[in-house]
Formats: sequence, C-alpha cells, structure tokens
Amino acid sequence: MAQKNSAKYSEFTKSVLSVIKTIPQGKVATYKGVAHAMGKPQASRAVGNALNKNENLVAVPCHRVVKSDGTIGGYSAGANKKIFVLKQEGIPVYKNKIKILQKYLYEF
DNA sequence: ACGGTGACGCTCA
DNA sequence: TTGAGCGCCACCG
Repeated sequence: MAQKNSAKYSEFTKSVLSVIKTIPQGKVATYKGVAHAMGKPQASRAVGNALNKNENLVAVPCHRVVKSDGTIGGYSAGANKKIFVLKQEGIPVYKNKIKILQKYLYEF
C-alpha cells in the first residue's frame, strides 16, 4: 500500500522490472515464471507487488504478465486495459482469461 | 522493528 | 470445474 517517493526501487523490484522488459511482444509470462527466473519461485506474490508500484508502466510490458492459471490478474492502468493490449498483441483473451500455450508463453 | 496489505500459487472440499 | 483457505515474499507507514 502506498509506494515510495519517486522512481526508487529495491533490488528485488528492479530485477523484476528488468526481467519483464525482456518479454517480447506477442508473448506472455506468468508471475510464477518471473519469480522462478529470479531464483525465488516462492516470491510470486512479491513479483505482483513489485509490478503494482511500477512507474515504468510504459517502459515495462507488465501487461504481458498473467497468472499461472491463465487469469489476467491486475493492472495499474486497469485490468480491462491490460486485456485490450494483450489482444492487440495477438494474444487470444476470453473472459478475463487467456489460453497459456507454449507459443504465447515466454520462457526465460 | 512490527503488523497489515497485495497485479499470486497450490491444495482441499 | 469452481470456490474457499492457507502459505509465500517484499514493501510501506
């Protein structure tokens, strides 16, 4: 709740943002996947927390990160917006959910 | 330093 | 298959 002043992030947060910047367009990643890629497969919740206070909403394609079950999850600018962008990038979205296929899933 | 919160994940009913 | 519960980590005041 509430975030830090300015764009000052912790090492963990910066790592999360850094990893997400790697996700190419037209592909998606799961919170779990990101956490696992950082060596902290149990920190999936923390990953979401990091994205939540993310200010680089434009620089970081955080909209390409979804839940492990395919649910869209949340989005600082609005979940509906997130869905829209995903569709825009060629990701089939159905009722706030997407089909996580290997072709859409980005592997770190 | 502590407790509460949250863009999650997994298991059980 | 869907919903509820418990556990996980990191950040904020």
